[in-house]
Order: sequence, then structure tokens, then C-alpha cells
Amino acid sequence: MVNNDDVARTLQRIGDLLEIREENAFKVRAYKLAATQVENLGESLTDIAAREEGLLGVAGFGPAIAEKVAELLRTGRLDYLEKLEAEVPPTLLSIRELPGVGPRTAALIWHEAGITTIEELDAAARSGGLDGLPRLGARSIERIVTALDARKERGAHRRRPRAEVAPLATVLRDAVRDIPSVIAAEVAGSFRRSREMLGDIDIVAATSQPVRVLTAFAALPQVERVLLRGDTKCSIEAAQGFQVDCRAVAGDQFGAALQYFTGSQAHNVRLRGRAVRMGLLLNEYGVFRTDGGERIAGESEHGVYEVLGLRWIPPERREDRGEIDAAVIRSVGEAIDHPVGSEV
DNA sequence: TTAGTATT
DNA sequence: CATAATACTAAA
Repeated sequence: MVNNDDVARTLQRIGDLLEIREENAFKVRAYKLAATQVENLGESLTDIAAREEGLLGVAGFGPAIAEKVAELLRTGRLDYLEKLEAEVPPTLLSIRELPGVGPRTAALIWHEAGITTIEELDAAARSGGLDGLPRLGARSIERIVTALDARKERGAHRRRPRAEVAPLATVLRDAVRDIPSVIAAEVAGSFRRSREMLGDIDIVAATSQPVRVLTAFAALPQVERVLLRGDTKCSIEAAQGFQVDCRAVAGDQFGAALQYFTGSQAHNVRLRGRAVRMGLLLNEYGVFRTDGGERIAGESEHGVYEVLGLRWIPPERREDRGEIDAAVIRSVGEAIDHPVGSEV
């Protein structure tokens, strides 16, 4: 019996394999978007397939994907995926999962060094087998070796249950609040959205001295390894290789940064799309008018949603399941300026 | 400066 | 035609 999660994983897998094959980016995006839509679906695909409208009624599904999902539900197999896996070795997906290795690097390692498995990569990286590849210098190879070591320590799995990492999240948030010049700090990301499985922890800090705060963050006792540190953000690994990101912003940008860092990605993309249609630009620093660049929100998260004509949306609901449409404020003035439906 | 990867 | 925007690092 094929369930929604199986379908979502399969669609994601197709997207990843197509990406390594350097397939048309819009096709790749279509498969990944369809995977996300299935993840967020409240109803069984098997039930949907049995109805009149069928799978074409699912958001993100066109004829090609609908037909493939139908085959998967019916037979438990997918001919297209099997052919694709015969062409692009699926073991490359594990290589692609290493931090710092994306689809282009995975394809390069495959084509130029003939490597398809983690084991082959490990041997080659340590014995000079990757030397001389274009766009892959000594530092990149060293980073791959480090990533392989980390993978051996903690295994392939990345996500952890909320209860397991919640203490770390609050301890680090409080530690950031104690750094001099920090005005406010909150845990954002999937933690703030109350998700059960967490891939990392995201902390937003308001300060007038971002570099100082990020330097202090990188020096906290819970930090085992600094992955990167710039002027606005710092990524570290805590115990068991669990990643924690800290973003430092000015006090009047805190609301926009909290909104951005809370996500979800799909929610942010939809929100920014709405902003564009309203002649606005939304980023992690605020909301700006497209003409003139005047900033009209950013200090508070409520303000960000407000200038976009929306009620504030609780973090748990920011998953692109229709919450933005449901939050639209249709005042008289707005109804004249933007008649219902005109912004969609 | 650009390509690749990463983040929500 | 195709849903946004920005940061960091290494390589060229």
C-alpha cells in the first residue's frame, strides 16, 4: 500500500535525480513542488484518485505527474523512476546530501572521477583521487572529508525529535540573550512552527553590533564546530552534529527577520509573491515599496503582515496550506483599491 | 567576479 | 511561460 509519504518521497527523489542529470530547472522544480504539496495534503491520494476529478485536482499536479502518481498508487512501482535510476546512479543522492555538495558537484564527481558511492568518494578524497577536478580545490576536498567523518559519527539521518533538541534551543537562546548588546533573541524556524521533527535550530538576535554577537555566539561552550561565520549570520554544529544558525539583525529589522527565519519556505515564497503583486518587496530586512524603496515595515512581525493586508498568522499555520488567503483583510478601502481576487 | 551551495 | 530574496565560500 503506497501512502502519501511514499509518493512525496518518490517525487522528491525524481526531482533530485533529474537535478543531478542537469535537467531543465523548471521540470525539477515541478517535481519538488508536487512533493511538497503531497506532504501538506490532508487527504489520502488513494481517495483522491478514486474521485471524478482525480489526481489532476491536486495542486502542483499536471498531466505528467498525475499519471506517474496513478501508476505508483496502482502498482507500487514507477517505470519512469526505474529508468531514471538506471541512468543516474541513485547512490549519488547520498553524496549530494553531504553539506556543501550540491547537484553540480555530485554530477562533477560522477562524470569526471567515475565515483557513484559514498565509499568510493571517501577513498578517493583521502588518496588524491579528486585532485585536479575543475572547481574542486584543496579546501573543497578537505570539506568533503570533514563531512564524511561527521556522517560516520552520526549516521545518515539528520532530523531529530523536538523533545530531544528543545533543551539545546532554549539554552542557546538564553545564552544569546546574555551576549552584551543583544536587545532581543528568539528561536525561529521549524522549532517556532512547532514541528515535531527538526533539522536544525534557528535563532534571531537583534543587536547594533552583529559581528560582536556572532563572534560571541561562535565561542559558546555548546559549539563543537563553526561551519561558517559572516557579518550577518553564523552556522555552528553542537553535540551530535546538530546544526544551529544564528542571524544578527538591527533592532528595527527584528520583525522581518523573525518572519523570514520562521518560514516555512513555501509560506515565505507565497508571501513574497503577494508582496510583489502589491508593488512591494519583502526580505529579511523589511517591507519596501518597489518604487522609491521606502521602507514601510520590519520592526515587528505583526507590522509585516499588516502592510501586506493580512492578519498576523500563528507560526504553526505557516505551511502554505491556504493560511495566507484566509488571513486577507478585506476592508472597504482595500476592496476599492484591490477588488477581491485582483491580487490572486 | 562568478559559480555553487545554503537558508527561510 | 514557469512562485522570492539574500548570504557565504571557494574557485577562477
